Amino acid sequence: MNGLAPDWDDLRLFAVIAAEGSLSAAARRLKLSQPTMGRRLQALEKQMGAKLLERVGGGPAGSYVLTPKGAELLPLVERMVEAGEAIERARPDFAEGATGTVRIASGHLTIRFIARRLPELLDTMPGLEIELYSSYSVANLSRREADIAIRNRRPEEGRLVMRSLPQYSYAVFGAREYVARHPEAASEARYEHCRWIGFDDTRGRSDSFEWLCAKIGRVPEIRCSNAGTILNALLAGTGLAVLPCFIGAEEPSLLQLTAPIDDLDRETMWLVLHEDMRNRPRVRLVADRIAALFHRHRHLLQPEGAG
Amino acid sequence: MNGLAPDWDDLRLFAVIAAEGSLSAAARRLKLSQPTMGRRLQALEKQMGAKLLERVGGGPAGSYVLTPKGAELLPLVERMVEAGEAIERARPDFAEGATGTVRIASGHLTIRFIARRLPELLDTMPGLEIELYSSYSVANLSRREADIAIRNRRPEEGRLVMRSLPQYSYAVFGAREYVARHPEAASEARYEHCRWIGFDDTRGRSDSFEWLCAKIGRVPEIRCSNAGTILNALLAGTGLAVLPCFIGAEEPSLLQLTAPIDDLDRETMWLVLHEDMRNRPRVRLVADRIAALFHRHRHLLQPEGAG
DNA sequence: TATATTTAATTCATTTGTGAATGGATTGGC
DNA sequence: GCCAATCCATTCACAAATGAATTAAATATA
Repeated sequence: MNGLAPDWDDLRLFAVIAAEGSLSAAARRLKLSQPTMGRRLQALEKQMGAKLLERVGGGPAGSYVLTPKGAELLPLVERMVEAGEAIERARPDFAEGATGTVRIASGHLTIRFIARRLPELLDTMPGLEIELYSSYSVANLSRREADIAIRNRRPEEGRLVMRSLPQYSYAVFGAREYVARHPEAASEARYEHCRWIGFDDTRGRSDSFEWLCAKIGRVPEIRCSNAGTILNALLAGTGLAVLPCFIGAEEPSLLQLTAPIDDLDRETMWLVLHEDMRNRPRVRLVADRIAALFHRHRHLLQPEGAG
Repeated sequence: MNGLAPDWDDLRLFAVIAAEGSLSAAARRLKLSQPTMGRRLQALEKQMGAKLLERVGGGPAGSYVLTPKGAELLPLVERMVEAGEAIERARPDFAEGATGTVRIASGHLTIRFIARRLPELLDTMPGLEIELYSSYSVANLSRREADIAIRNRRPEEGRLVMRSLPQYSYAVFGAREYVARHPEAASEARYEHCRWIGFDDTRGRSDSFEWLCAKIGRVPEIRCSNAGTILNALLAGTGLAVLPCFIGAEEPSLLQLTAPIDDLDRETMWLVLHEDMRNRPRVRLVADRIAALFHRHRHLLQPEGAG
């Protein structure tokens, strides 16, 4: 035949480079080196007889973009990627001496809540191992970056199944030490005179952030893109912040300064699984336990006083 | 995560080994060595954490069979295989300095007929290259073993499109030299007294073979599994044979000894393409030319005298 | 304008993977 | 029961692919 078929693994690299936009980023994701990415892309382009990705712009701002031929190829490769992801999801089923590891992903705050209750969770589950995972971006369950995700938005895309957890409300919190130094934190004057810490994600603002901005009539002085950082700033006595009640209640050094905020729509948490994982015994068991955990502690999520 | 993802290329090997039933056979098909097949299967099994293929029986009769885990994995891999085959079919589209090679597959006899008319076929088609391919087994168009196939059975499985070509009839042929030596070949006595050469495929018998057996009241003395071999035996003056008229008529040293055989249902030839190839300009052009070729020569396929 | 950062290309020593050859095992044909 | 054929595992010399390190280019920031 006319030349050999392209190496399947090179097709995989191509899809990742196309998605990441650079050889280096793709290399990081696949735990390979940048020269290897370049060479294997070249090899694939030679096999296909056409340039597939082209570098536009230079330096850090440049990126690899699909050529017309590359754009033609990508959807075909993506069918392989989907099939590969299905295998990746099924893989834990194959290991005979299965470790039984279940990986749970959620935001930086919620994962703390879970981490502190691991003994409760692992109780009477011998041989089970848990991995807690939280990252800046939402874990991709299709790619099996996690088995179970806890999210505060109902996901729409993908073959995901979900289960609703109790709603949770927000309140204003401050470090005891900060409140002692700033008595106005205890009164309505706090909105005008205290320093505020807010969540400022680059990807869309949250309701709690909007509420805070409206309430204080300005943008909070301290803005963090990582919710974990808000908590750290708060604990350090930097100012006040709006937190989910069940997060603030965790920290003995924090004071809840208001009742649960009524104006702010309570948010529902979701426990999300990939369809393919639903019937995996261990995953199902852990998911059940997590759901039970949140229901058992629903008084923390939605304390008295919230309308 | 729990170990690295399996190498996509190893998944491909797994599918081929499972299909072929042996490392050696798979190695031949993929143009790799047998040790490499063994090692990469091992590597995949290690990644998946389970034995996937197991050797049952020893020596040439043994074969690799799927374990339960392997049987579970195979359908997942086959989704990748299909995606990969689609890429393979699309590949000629990508080559910029496209050679424009079109590959035609058919049986050993028909391919001769086409080969002799290549000048007719290539006429006014500059830059086009043709590959003629005939093998013992039917070319797999999904796997792009060929772009165009000519078959005498209507294919059923796969995403194939087909076009009917003229029907063709059979007659009895013998080498002039043989007929000179054996005058009975010219009369009805031939069925009893001549030596006969027949087609004996291991995979199912053909109508013409059945007809011949009935007519001569025995199985032909010479049986070939390869139709090309029949022709060679016939040309060498070994005996008589039943051939498609248009094949026998090609050979000046052969004599057609009977009218086209009426009792034998005329067979239709089919020109078969994969759906994905239908709209590829060069393939379409060549397919049109081949169809035209057969229609132009339909008097050879179905000569006067056939009812 | 200078500096720090990010990126891709290149080079080179090392590791890894490959295939030819060999030997052992088993089957089928004679 | 022997011989030929086929298959797999193993060995080993060689080839190929990899990654660390370096260089060069381009951008954003100070």
